[in-house]
Amino acid sequence: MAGRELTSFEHILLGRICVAPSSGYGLKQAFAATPMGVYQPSSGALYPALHRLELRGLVQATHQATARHRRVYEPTEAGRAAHENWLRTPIEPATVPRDLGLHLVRFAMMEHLLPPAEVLRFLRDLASALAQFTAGLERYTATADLSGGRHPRLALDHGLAVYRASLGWTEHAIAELTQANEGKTRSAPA
Amino acid sequence: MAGRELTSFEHILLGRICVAPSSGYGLKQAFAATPMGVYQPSSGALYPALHRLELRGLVQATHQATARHRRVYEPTEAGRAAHENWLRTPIEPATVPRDLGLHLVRFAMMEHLLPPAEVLRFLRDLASALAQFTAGLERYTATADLSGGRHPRLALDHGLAVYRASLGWTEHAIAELTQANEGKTRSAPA
DNA sequence: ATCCGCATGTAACCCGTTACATGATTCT
DNA sequence: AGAATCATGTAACGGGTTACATGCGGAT
Repeated sequence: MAGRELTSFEHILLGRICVAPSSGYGLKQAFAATPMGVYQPSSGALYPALHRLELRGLVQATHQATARHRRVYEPTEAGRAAHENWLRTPIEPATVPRDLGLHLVRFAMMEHLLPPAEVLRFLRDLASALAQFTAGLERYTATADLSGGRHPRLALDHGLAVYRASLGWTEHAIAELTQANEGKTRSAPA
Repeated sequence: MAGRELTSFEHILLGRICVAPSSGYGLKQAFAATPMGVYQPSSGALYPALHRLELRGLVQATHQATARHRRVYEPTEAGRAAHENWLRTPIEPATVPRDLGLHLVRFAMMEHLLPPAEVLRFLRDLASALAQFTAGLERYTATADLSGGRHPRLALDHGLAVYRASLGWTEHAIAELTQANEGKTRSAPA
């Protein structure tokens, strides 16, 4: 059953379906409604991806009697397991800049599926990876650059500014979730 | 001669070749040396892309007698024109988040090829687009969200933090380049 | 009756990744 | 001589984009 790895896109679709059973069209709407349609999947990407998920037995369609032309997908047990597994995938420091958006999506989907401790570990790993990366950029500016005009150095500054902001957010998120978690355990202890 | 639009990757390769004639291998090295190899193109992407550029008459190979197995590409007139044209491509506010990295690459390549006034206009357009986008995010947080747990709102906060940092950088870059430009015109007037 | 939005699907095309193949040059 | 690096290339595969096709359902 398990062929190659799932695409990021497939993982995201599976995640959405785990949050709430959806039709292909519903998923498309969800993407469009998301903070400004940064990515609007085409039908040619969406429907084949759903079929692939179905073929692997990760989701199943429940054609309901009403609404004839409508395939609503819900996750199977294997699907939920695969999704949680994906949420737990460790962060690769080397590819953090490339995968940052993906990690944020994962973070958004972790709520209610992963225990607070794991979410915090994820955020700490993310912070560590971002810190490593910014340190690398700083080292690079210190050593190689200098000559070669203003623009390259400015572009580098942009990277630094952005990843520092990301790192700052991570620390803020850790603080907020830690506090929320403490409040919860104190007010509703076992 | 002009088929479909060039790929971003092709545009970047063409740009590098316009900066300095390079072989495929040299371009690969350049990507690897760039602030941590965020993107390392594979041979299967690189060489075909160079051939496509050659087919369009945007670059030409100069096999030099020394170094037998080495194709060094240099831009043609049409190639330089296409590259400058790409640098001048207006920024689409709607796709700024997706294309931000690309815009930064363009900015880095503009030096010495576009007059300071145009570079400043580009940065102002970028600032405007980023401001629009952040405003959209703020509007979104104000209206729709609220319920639905902490994580989605935190993820939104991340976007805001990052794009605000980007916007801040843009303003800083405008200031620095404006000042540099004034200094230059004052010390070396026509 | 017709148009528009819902809803799913398919086919051509293109490009990038992975993996492999090949030969020349330099180092030990 | 053998190994590592330089340097270019190709084939299979997979997936996304564009564009098109189709049919149902409600609105005017």
